[in-house]
Amino acid sequence: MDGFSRVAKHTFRSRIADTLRDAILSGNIEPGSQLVETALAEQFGVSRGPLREAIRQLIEEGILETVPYTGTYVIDITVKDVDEIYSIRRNLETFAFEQLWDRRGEGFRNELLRRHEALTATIDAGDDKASILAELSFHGAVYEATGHSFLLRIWQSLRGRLQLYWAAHHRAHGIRGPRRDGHDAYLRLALGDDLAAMRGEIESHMRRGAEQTKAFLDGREPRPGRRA
Amino acid sequence: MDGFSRVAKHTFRSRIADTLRDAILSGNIEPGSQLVETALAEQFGVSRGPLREAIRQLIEEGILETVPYTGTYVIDITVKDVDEIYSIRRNLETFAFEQLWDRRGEGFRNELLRRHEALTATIDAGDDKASILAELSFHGAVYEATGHSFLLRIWQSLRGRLQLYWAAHHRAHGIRGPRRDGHDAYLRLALGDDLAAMRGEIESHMRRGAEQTKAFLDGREPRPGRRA
DNA sequence: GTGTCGTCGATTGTTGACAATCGATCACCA
DNA sequence: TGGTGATCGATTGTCAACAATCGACGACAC
Repeated sequence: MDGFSRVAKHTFRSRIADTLRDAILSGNIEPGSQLVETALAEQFGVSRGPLREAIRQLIEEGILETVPYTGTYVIDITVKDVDEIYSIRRNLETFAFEQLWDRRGEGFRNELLRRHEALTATIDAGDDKASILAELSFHGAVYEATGHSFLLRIWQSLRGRLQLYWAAHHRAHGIRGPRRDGHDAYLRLALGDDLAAMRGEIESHMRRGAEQTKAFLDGREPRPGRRA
Repeated sequence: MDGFSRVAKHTFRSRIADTLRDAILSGNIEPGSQLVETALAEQFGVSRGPLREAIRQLIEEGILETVPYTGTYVIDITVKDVDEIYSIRRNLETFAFEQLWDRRGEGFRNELLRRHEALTATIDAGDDKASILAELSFHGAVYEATGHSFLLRIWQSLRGRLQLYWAAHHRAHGIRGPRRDGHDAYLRLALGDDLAAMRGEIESHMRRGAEQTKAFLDGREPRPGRRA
């Protein structure tokens, strides 16, 4: 009697949180913009109660912030954040491979290959939004394979930020950065036998990513913003 | 016109979240036990609205979990969690020192010394509860000094877990593990010039910590619990 | 002009009542 | 005896109204 995933409990809160998160991370709601509860509640067709709980959840996830009695805002993107995200990501992804290295099996190999194919497919199809998700899914396979639930938890929060940055980048420039062969070396080394080389690849991979993202941020004119 | 911290906005939610978190992490509320909203709301003298939002926040912090329409429970402690926490903590604390190493200044040195003295003072005084917080504060100084806000954020979530474990350990055995000189080598190396030695110290420090905590967990009889 | 104070609309914070769901219990029946 | 379904208390989920607070605007005094 296995193979059945539990039926999804549907509470308004959880669905609202998912929908809102998706709208923010995909860039449909602009970073820095304000959310007003009454308007959102009406849009979703629910009262403010569950909506507020969903908002509270997203605040804790780090993609919203609120000032009491004043307003709730989508977080904005800063260069410092990008630096931090990539630096810690390099560290964590290296850690993930160290944990994983001697336990990589057929399952891991197949899953990584599968997701890499999915990634190149979205790039070939020119579907930029899908390619963002596919790239995150590709890297996510590594974290999932470790079986390390805390590591996975941390990755998921970083993942949100990355999605936000890349979506903003894409919205601004219309094109995505990664080339079709951007993960070939990564994939080959991840399935190979040279951990030190894999470490090096992660390092350069992250440096490239950080540079690209920061170049985009430096280039854009500072938005009016509500901050001093 | 500096030196004034912003006046604390007092919303019920934030105060409830703080109080509840403290009660859970310090062990006043037993791991695994159920929280019922109506009872808590009455205790705090507020309605269920703000209380639910506080709970939502603590769920997102990972110290509560909820099953829709059924109940809200304090997370329980497992051996796997301990292993994961210490393994990732070793990694992060090493990362913190790498980030920090060449930028350590007088401020860092003084702060670390200060907190180390505070730690030994609580141990000398036999104040076990305070020594738990002091030890967390001592290690926290390293993360704070990096100026890396994401790293700090992650540390704070790990910190909560550690506090929970140590408090449970203390409640069960009445005594705390760490000896008075448990951090002498750590402190000396953290202020020294040998990063490789510091790495080694972190490694053995974490191994000791994990062993102690796991020994406690293995030793306790499995509690009835609501899980299969 | 310049600074101060009060007013007002907008927004979030809080409340108490009501609805939906879950899990245990128990009667019932094959 | 085993299992099936109904009932019920407990708990969380949701709602709509009300309260508190903030920030902007403008009148007013100097």
